[in-house]
Amino acid sequence: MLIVEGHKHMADVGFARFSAREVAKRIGYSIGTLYNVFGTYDQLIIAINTRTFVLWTTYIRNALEKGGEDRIRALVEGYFGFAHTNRNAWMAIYDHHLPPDVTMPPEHDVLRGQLTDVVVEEVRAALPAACQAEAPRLARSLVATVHGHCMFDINGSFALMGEKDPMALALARVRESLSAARTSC
Amino acid sequence: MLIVEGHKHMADVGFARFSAREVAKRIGYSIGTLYNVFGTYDQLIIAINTRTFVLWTTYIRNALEKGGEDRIRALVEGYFGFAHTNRNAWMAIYDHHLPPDVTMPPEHDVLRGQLTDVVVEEVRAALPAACQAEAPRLARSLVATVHGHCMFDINGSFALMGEKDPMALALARVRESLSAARTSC
DNA sequence: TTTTTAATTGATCGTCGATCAATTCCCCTA
DNA sequence: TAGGGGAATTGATCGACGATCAATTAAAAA
Repeated sequence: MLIVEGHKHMADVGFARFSAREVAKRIGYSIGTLYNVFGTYDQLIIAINTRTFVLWTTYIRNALEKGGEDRIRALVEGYFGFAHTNRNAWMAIYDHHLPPDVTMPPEHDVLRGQLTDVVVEEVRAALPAACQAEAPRLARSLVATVHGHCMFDINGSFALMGEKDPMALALARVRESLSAARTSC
Repeated sequence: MLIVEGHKHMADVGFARFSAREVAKRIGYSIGTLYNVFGTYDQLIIAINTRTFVLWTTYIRNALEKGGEDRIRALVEGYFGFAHTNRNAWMAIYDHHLPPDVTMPPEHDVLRGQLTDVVVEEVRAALPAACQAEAPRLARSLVATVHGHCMFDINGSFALMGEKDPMALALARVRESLSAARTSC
């Protein structure tokens, strides 16, 4: 499969050194065939990154299943764990930017959105019935919070600042916000 | 100045379309001279991104100065404000990754670290005397929190999820964490 | 002026994304 | 079985990129 091999190549060399030609060579096709299938370089990257999202969602669902009763911790550990285990592929999600005139195919948005859906559900479960309505917005905010910590962890910013346990920081922030949400509604 | 013109080119076209050749052409030098000065493409990007950090720090210091008494709000607004006003240059900071065998020159680290120093100082001022020691670590965490929100704002993730005021979310998270820190020490 | 050093140039290389006329493959019909 | 036609595949070709370096020009020292 083109996407599977493309994903492997991304995992091997990272976004900056990724090339469509090399993917074609690895799978034994010509560069022309690859462009007939995907149309543009951007569409190939989109397909690879959507695959990363799907694998990530599976990874996190698995972490939730086997993570014991502290599901918020499992969620954060799943976020960080996947990023660490799949540095290059994970980074490529955020390294790639669509040109302003190109839009993401809706089916990719749907697949990628499932990761957020998982988080919304867990945040909902962590909140009392009275503030369920706030769950989606709070969940988005907590994903952003964890993402910021994970990004600084992966790109070395935290190491540069002498921070040794970025995930603990992220988890602490998430717990604070959840507990603040519980008392304020 | 090579760096100033390079910075403008980055602001104009963004990281993906940036080219050293175009910078040389814009400044009226040959591509060879540019490579004699910077050695590699990576070093040129580093210089441009460090300039972005310096401009960013100045921008935030200015926001603090003219932001009234709510200095935490001024800090967050400064973070988001610069990113919005300088999308391409700001994004380039996080789009660029050094190859594993290349290290950042220390003088660049120092200049870039000043942004964090400003935040640490403000967090310290927002905490009671008893927990000043926690200020640096909490400040790093809050920068990561705001960064996550700002990144999702800039790259469209928040818009895709229907979020209309990412900065308000970030500010709410920061206030929660500061108030939690105040009561726990 | 002459000599030495420094700065600047741009042709050249290999690789990239992208294109498309030419070719190959495969299935259907007579 | 022969052959016709649509679909899939190819790779040479293009312009642009990062990078190199022998040749050239400019500046400083003698």
